Amino acid sequence: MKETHNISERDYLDSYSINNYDRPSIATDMVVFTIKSEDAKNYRKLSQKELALLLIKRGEHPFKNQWALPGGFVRQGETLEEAACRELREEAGVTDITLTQLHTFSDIDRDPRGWIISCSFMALAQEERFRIKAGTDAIEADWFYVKFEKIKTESDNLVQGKITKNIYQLTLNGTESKLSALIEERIQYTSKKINTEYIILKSEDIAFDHSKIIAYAINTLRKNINNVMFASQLLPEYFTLTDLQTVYEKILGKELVTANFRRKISDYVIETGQKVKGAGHRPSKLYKCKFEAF
Amino acid sequence: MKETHNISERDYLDSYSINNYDRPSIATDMVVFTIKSEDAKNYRKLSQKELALLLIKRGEHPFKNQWALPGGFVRQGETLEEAACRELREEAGVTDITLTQLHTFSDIDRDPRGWIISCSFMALAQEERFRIKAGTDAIEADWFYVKFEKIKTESDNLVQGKITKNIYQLTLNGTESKLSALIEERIQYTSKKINTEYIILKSEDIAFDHSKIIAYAINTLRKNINNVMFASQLLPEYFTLTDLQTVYEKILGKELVTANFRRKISDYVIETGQKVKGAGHRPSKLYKCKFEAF
DNA sequence: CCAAAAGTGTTCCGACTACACCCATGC
DNA sequence: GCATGGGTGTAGTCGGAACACTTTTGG
Repeated sequence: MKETHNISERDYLDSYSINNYDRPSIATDMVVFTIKSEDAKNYRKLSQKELALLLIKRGEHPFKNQWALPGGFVRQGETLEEAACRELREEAGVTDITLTQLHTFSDIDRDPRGWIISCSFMALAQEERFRIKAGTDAIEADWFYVKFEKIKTESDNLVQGKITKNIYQLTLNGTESKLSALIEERIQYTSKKINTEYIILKSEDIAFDHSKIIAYAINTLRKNINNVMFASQLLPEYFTLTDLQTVYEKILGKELVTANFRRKISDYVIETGQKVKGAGHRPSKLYKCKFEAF
Repeated sequence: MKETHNISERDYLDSYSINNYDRPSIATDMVVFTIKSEDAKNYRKLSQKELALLLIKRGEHPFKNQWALPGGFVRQGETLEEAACRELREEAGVTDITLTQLHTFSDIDRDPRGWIISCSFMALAQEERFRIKAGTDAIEADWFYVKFEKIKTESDNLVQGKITKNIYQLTLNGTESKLSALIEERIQYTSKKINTEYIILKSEDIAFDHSKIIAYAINTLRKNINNVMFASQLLPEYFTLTDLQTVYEKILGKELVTANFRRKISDYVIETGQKVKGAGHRPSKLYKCKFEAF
């Protein structure tokens, strides 16, 4: 019985042709975040740190000369995650990096070339490990400082529910260019259904629907940051607590109280015995993640 | 300048043929949850409620006669969300339901028919609104009671990190069949990378990689349940606080203290003035969601 | 000495916990 | 009256928030 079942299933599969159906192309797009440091002006001061993300200038149509997320088409024989890793390795020379699947975008008109669905990933990078192959032939890449602020909130109370509209201003500051976009987050509550959607109101020099993907990624990053392990992916193995706090502050976009922050994370980090030397102030201890705490 | 740029982009797109690249088929799979009620045996008792999910018995190869998540292929001209809605309407006659994108599964060998990527969704249904078209020709559908328990946890502390393995036992109890699976959740922490993956250790009579998708969905459901709006999607518009508490308990798989539960959610619900009548005990007030609180 | 940052202690408040207790109904 | 569930009050505990304070370094 089992045997005949298997045989007929094999027959079925032999005669099955996948080409009978319409199929889209599948791409991956990666939102790679890092915390970029700029040298301090004063021997006493710490280096300035900011949240940044990686964009690549398109050398080809469509959206030629505009900036886009790194990414590319998935090939037969690889998973989405493998494709994402490969693209990061090819376009930026990084391996061994935290990749998180975000969302799969499938709007009909998101790509002028046709039916292309994109699975987006978020990656957290330590800047030093990341070698951007800037200047190499077609590929021009740059880190863009991220500003993402809610500039307007509007709520309509309906009879059977509520609609909230949040407008976000996204500003990306690169070495030579400044990009910006306006994104609306529309949250709809009724007693039968909850629905959230993102709409691009304006997008300047950002290719495809990538401003939407970036907005989605930043909101996800903010939700996930309360995990120390997650935040520490943006730092070297050994880090100071001030650096860790800066990561939190830059991602959340607000200042935290040092004493409280330290108590909050104290269970998740462990002293290494080493200290930072040469700063014009009290040397800070270097910590690392306490893996056992997870 | 702008004009020539546009013209050449149009030329490019005219000559672009999407058929030059390998493409997978894209499917959607929906994990539809509900809270199923069974009539009480005693006039005093409340109805028994349990978390259940919807499965469909496959009438065709592959996995003929096994149970699978409802779903199907995405058609040209529709988004993933539209395809998911259409399938739910066609296979179960439901509209106006909360759909949440979960994860896109792309393992190479997940479908014996070939390269098929699946985008999974979670849907929350009120059982009464859901009409399963049981018995109609090829389609046989059933609600399966869900049990999902962590049966083993194992942590290895490595030099540079940690690996945690959680083994979950999934049991699905339908009207006539009982399905089960063993799923491993492997979480890997190192100072450079965090990685979580799900592995199917055993899957009995559950088609494709659907036991993995179900495990993923239940874990997501548990994480999201602390939002009252979210939980109330499983209940009618007007509900009692005990019903709401039951939803929480069935999803989290543990009992809650009534007094504390009520205080915790009190800001998010509002009295309607109505009461449940005819029960063999003190009648309970009916509440609804307080949309303004979100 | 002093600017800058590292790091600690103290108090307050709100949220969650556990547990004890009273209330309203149908039979 | 009694079984069953509906609903409330109280005291203890934990963690976060705000703020004031001490320590350590290089120049």
